[in-house]
Order: sequence, then C-alpha cells, then structure tokens
Amino acid sequence: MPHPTEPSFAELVDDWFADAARPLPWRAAEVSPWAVLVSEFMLQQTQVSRVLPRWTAWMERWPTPAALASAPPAEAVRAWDRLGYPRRALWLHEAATEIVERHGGEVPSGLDELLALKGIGPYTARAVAAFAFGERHPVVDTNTRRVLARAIDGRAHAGAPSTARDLAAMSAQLPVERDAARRFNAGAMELGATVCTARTPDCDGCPVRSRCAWLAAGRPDDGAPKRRQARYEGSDRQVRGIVLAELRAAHAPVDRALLDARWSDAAQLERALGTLVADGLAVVGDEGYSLPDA
DNA sequence: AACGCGTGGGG
DNA sequence: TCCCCAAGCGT
Repeated sequence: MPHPTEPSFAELVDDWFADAARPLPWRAAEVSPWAVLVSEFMLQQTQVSRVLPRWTAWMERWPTPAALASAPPAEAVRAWDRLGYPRRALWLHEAATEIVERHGGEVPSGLDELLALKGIGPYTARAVAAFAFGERHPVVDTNTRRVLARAIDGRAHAGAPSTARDLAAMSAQLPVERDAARRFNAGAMELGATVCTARTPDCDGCPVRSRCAWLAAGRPDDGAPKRRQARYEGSDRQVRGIVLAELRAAHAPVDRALLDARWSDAAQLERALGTLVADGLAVVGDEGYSLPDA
C-alpha cells in the first residue's frame, strides 16, 4: 500500500468549501438551470451582494425562459435596475428567446449550444454546464485565475487573460470525478472571492496555505496589473448611465430637450445616444427616446 | 488583442 | 478622497 499522501490542492479546497460555502440561493439543490443561468448573467463583473435582490425579484417575475421571452425587452432593462452593464439585460432576454426557439424552452446542457446563446461566453457556458447540469468542465473566472496564479504559479497577480491557457491551467487541477470537479470549480471561485482576495488576502485563514507557492515564496509583489480602468466621471459610460436611468424611469418617450438638460456636453450626449441606439438599448421616435418594446 | 461597457463596495 | 476591483462578453 502507498504511504498516506498529503491532501491535494483540490481536496483542500473541497474540504474547506464543504463548510465555508455561502448559502447563495442559486446554489440551492432545487433551483432550475434557468435560475443558474440568470445568476451567471447578473454576476458577470458584478458582486454577489448587489445581485441577490435583483435575482430574487427576477426569478419571481420570470421563472422560465418562455416567461422572459414573452415580455418586452424594455421590461427586462427596467428590472435590471442599476446592476450595471445593461446590455446584459438585453442579451439575457435575447438568450431566452433563442432558448425558446431552438431548445423548446429548456436551457441546453451542451457547451456548444450554450456558447451559441447571446451573452454567453467561455466562462458562463461552462458555469451553467457545470453548476446546473453537473457536467465536468473547467470553470475559470477572475477569482479562479487569481487563486491558480498564487497557489500554483507563485505570483500575486494572474497574467493576461487567455481562455486556452486559463482552461488548461484549471484542467490540470480538476478532479476526474464529476461531482468532485463541480465542487472544486465552485470552491476555487469561492476561495478567491472570500479568502484569496485581490487586495487583502487572508493567508492565515486560507485552507491551501500549506500548498500555496506564492505564500511559500514570501508573497512576492510581482508586476501589478498594467492597464488602469478608465475614469468614470465624465466618461461616455456615465452619460449612457444617466440617459438610461431617465429612460427606465419614463413610461413615455423622453424628449431630447430633457436629455440636453441632464448633460451639458451636447456632442458627448449625441455620441452616447448613438451608441445606446446601436446597442438596442434605446430607440428613437418622433417624440423622443424610449427603451426597446420589441 | 485590446478596448468599451455601469455601478457600487471597500481599502 | 480617490482608486482598485468586481462570478465577462462582444467586437
């Protein structure tokens, strides 16, 4: 018989996750694949605490893809509220329509079918396949990228995102067995979100501290992220946000004069309106701007 | 490949 | 106060 071996990285994560997992409602055993899919759309670049109330309201109102598909896109954008990146609301509505048209109203479990849906990329497709259907795929989000960079590569920050490299790195750690793989995918994300955080990691409380290459190396502060996020104040994004807030609040076309009163830079407002229309988030009529009805 | 895309939490 | 960061995706 072999000697007793040290727990693997995945086993350490799994043991920790069994107790430390937050009781998020979309992780409950009885939730539908649609509920998981909605949570993944909302969680794209958005923290759990902000998603929780919007997800609950959304699932009560639109418990199936067909329910959402039958509503006007404008209602989806309104229900999205201030979650941010409102294109996601439009994409989710479009995905629901595609699910009804192509998959009989049932969220597909296959990677290719999921990837073909609007707004679903490499992360979300694998997250839905893994968490809603138990399929064995590597699931890599920003948390997992950071956990692997530190524990395996010994670096403080993950390198530039590369789907192929990131999936390969996670695959190298992924347990063979289906349920163990699913738990490791979820556990690695959770670890990055709650312990191995970007700014102030809690290495003392980390379940993988005994196997962390970064900690073993003395937590070297290697090259920090290079590209700084663009300033929001005064940005086109801010103007779009202001316009969209007006459109969400109004239930009749919003006159251009009202919008002009909300932003002094006419050229920038014009640009924002143009991109909103191009994105399908706004439509222009004789009486002004509205959210899309169909 | 790098950029544009919202809004807010937290150090 | 500011600035970093956040369960990414489409182009």
